[in-house]
Amino acid sequence: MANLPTVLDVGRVAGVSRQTVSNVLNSPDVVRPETRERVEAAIAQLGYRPHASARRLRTQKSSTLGIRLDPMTNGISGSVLDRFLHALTEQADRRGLRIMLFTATDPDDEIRQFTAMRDGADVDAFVLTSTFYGDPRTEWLIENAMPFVTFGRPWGIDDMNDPQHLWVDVDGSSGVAQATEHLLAEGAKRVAYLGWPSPSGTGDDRRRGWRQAMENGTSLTPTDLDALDIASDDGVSIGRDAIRRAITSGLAVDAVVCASDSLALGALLALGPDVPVIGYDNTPVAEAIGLSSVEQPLDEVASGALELLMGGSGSTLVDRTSVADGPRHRLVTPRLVVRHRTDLATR
Amino acid sequence: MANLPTVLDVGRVAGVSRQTVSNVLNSPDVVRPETRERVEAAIAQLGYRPHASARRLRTQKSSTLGIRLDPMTNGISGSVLDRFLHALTEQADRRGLRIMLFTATDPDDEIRQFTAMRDGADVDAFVLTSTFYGDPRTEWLIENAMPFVTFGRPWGIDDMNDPQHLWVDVDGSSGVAQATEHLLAEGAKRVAYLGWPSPSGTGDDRRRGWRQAMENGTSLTPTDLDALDIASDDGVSIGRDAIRRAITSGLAVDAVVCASDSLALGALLALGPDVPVIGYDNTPVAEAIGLSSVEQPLDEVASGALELLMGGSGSTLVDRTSVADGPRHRLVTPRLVVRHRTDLATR
DNA sequence: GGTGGGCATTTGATCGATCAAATAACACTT
DNA sequence: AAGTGTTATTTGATCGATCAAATGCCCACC
Repeated sequence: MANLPTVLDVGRVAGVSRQTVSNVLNSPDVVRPETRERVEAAIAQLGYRPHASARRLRTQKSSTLGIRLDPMTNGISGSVLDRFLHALTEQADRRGLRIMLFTATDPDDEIRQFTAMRDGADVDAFVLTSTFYGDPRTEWLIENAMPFVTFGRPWGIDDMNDPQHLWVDVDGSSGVAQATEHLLAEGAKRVAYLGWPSPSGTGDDRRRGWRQAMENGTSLTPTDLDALDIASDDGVSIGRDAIRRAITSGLAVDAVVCASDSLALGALLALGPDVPVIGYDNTPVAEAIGLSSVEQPLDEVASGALELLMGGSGSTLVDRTSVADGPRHRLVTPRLVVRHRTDLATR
Repeated sequence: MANLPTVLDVGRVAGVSRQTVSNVLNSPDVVRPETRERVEAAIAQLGYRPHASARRLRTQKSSTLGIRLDPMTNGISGSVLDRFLHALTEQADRRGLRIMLFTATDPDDEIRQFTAMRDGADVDAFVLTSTFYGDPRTEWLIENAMPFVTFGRPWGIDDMNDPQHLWVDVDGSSGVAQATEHLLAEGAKRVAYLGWPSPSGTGDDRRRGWRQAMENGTSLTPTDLDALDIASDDGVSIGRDAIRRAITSGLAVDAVVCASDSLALGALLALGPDVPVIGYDNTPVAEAIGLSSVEQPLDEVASGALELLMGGSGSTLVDRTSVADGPRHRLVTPRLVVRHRTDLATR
């Protein structure tokens, strides 16, 4: 294997020193234009690529983000995180960043991984998904002053206004409201909501969207709305059964908005082809069976996360310790994908 | 931020030199046991973690594998690669390896990424997915003597016996044969195959499994089998239409085995609840709607890939330039997941 | 004409680890 | 008692880059 060229080799060819080559790459503005061109020509000629590890050793930065990949995504909705990962990788690539994966068996193990990766200068920052209220990981990262951003709000009280950390999230409330309004516009009166039992940060947020849309768009009483608010854990058959129980006990339903595509599929099974149902996440399942669903703009989430960490462009971390250092969070708006369910449910 | 301990600090505490500490970590057998224990205690006491970048700079190895993540997986079956990625990350973690992601717009771009990552000592080897016949990537990697393993056979002639490179694959022929035999055992006589048009390495392999099982288990003539062999590109509606055309033109079908869950869903739509259908990949969709499907053992694929690269255990590459250096490929057997489709198709 | 300031570039030191060669410690011959 | 091996440990050099400080150069200014 032929020896790879180093800054020294490039410098020799261009007739300058190591450091000037380094400057051309890292602070081009301090190098005289004609020198810079000469160096750039030498770089191209030799096919020089900086040695990432050497650079990391010296700078203690890695241009790499760490993200945990769960051992196994649970069924139908797990694909959201995978799609986020794709989007994140793509957006990161655009900035010259890399994504490094790791797994962990439990939060403590994950924290061990954090230290190992940071100490080894493997990663500059972490991206966390599936955060929850009182998440020990975020607490630990804050205490140890490690940069990170989460996909998902911290659901603590008033963290919206003065968040402890950077986060990006999707406005689930808006998405479900859009879905509800769409159904109302199509003539439905009694739109039910099938979602996860409270308390659940994400779930309660989505429920709120439905409730507000119903309050604004119908004249149903709070009691009516309570009855139309159906709770079920996630899953196709468990969702189907929840709807069946509600119907059996006399509830009249024109349409259903759901907190996930799994639940939506369950609702479809329970209600048949004539009752419109809208899901959430726009998973491949929804696409395959022609189910309307709320699509999360994961590209925006990914680019938002990177902007919070790295600023408008570039691949080095931005200091956001002070409140004045810029925005500390971002809420993106999902959009409703309307489909015509001519297939499965009509036979 | 407190300065992280280095080998020198550990050595000071343990009363030994840098190099001895290094030896304890890398070649424990050359250190006297009592010294080793002393050093290990010091490591634990200081919470020392080796600096990955420094090690890489010196050794020119990274303990990291690179894998390309496609910008967007196409629909229903894309999840197979995602699940493989999860399995790979998990297995790699077990060996102290990391996975680094990257994207590429086209094969040339991907090759540029290969060089960049190798030159920067970012990765030791690559894992390739979705390889195809005459893939320029594999050719380039072979020419440039870069270590890699593919998930997927090279489908060239006779590469089975003397493969140019390391590969792991799933025996699709066996999986489809299992599915076919299952349907025959349940009483079906005329089992059709709905798969991708030839030539397609993966697709033809799966078709072969069906054909052999039918030849062994039925007395249908080659002409009958040709008629039951239905070709369609991947997709729900396109698969449904292909089946409908076949039925309309007078084909009698007892059951269908498909090359993917997408096609299987299409077959379900065309044939209704009474005709058994078996899919392939065991995607979340299959699980959600209660569709029998062939499950690929992605854990085995992942661990097989690592074994080929790294040997039985450990995290350094094994030299496999010579034929005598051990196995150069692995074929794992999938298994059929039988489900009862009581839901969607029965209403 | 000497002094000082700004700019472009170079030189010495360093990041944290491992490799290769040198040394120390100890047993075994002859 | 000197010589030869063997094993355990230490020291000097190095990987490829960047940081910090030094150098050289040109020009303006009093």
